[in-house]
Amino acid sequence: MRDVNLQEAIELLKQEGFKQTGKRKMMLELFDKHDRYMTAKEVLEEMSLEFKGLSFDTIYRNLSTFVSLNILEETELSGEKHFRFVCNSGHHHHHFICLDCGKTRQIHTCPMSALDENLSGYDISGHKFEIYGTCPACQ
Amino acid sequence: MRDVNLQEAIELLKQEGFKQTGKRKMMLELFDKHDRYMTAKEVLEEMSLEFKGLSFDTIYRNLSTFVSLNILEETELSGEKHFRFVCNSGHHHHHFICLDCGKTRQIHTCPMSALDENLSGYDISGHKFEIYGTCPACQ
DNA sequence: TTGTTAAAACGGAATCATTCTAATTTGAAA
DNA sequence: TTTCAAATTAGAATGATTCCGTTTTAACAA
Repeated sequence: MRDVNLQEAIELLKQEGFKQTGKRKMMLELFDKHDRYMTAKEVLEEMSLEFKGLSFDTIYRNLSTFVSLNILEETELSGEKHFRFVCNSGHHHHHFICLDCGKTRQIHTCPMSALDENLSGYDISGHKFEIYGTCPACQ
Repeated sequence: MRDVNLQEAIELLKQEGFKQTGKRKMMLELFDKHDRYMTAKEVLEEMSLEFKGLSFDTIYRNLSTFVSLNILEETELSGEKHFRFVCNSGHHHHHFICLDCGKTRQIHTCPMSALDENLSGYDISGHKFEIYGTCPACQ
């Protein structure tokens, strides 16, 4: 399941005319392996083991490329951007996010579908529903 | 309605042993007057008209004091903290937030109450539900 | 009213995440 | 291989936020 994502992501890069570099490959493998929200710093630290002298700029540039290609999704937790592989479950959903380890659990209830409010006149561009706490493994 | 909040806030400060300063008073009046989410920078700019040489430290310290006293509530929009008077409607609710002007509209539907998921084993510490877009006045 | 004291405010430096810049390296197509 | 745009680099710049040592001031008591 997750392998599909990794392979698809690498394919997508090629399709869209982006170069395949060892760094990009390792970044994607990292996200695939960990399957949780990670910060740029965490990514840099783990990648630095293999690539000495890796620049923050490279990390951020690639993260943002991946987000624009819909390979990664992004959320902001306590002032820091966090990234994870987009879930490939095929339908819109939300997340419980463990504030300790960054792992998530899908929430299939979307509040927008059952919204009992009259918002005519309001131009809605997005919404965010996240549940925070500690996952069973971290307790 | 809003006056109640302002008065209550000033009372609360006194009750909790905080000093009443002209700056704190003006900050609270600002939030009361604008009734929308504002950044520290916006607050500083408007306060600087009256208090020359006002320090960012003062703004942030007071904002954080107000949040801890539950006078202000805080959310993060595009990497910046935003603050507004807590709504005194007396019940838990969420917000539509206008990304242009920061004004909000209450959303009374809370996704947590109708959550159709089994999260036993998960320790839930909070949740966030916000709808973003443009309010009628800003279109 | 005045003196005392701890809280508040000040200015400026420090920090932290993130982005930019200009120069260098490299993947991939011809 | 050669070529060239894309990717990467180091380090500077930015922007928000916090920290620090010093000075000012609100509140309370004498």
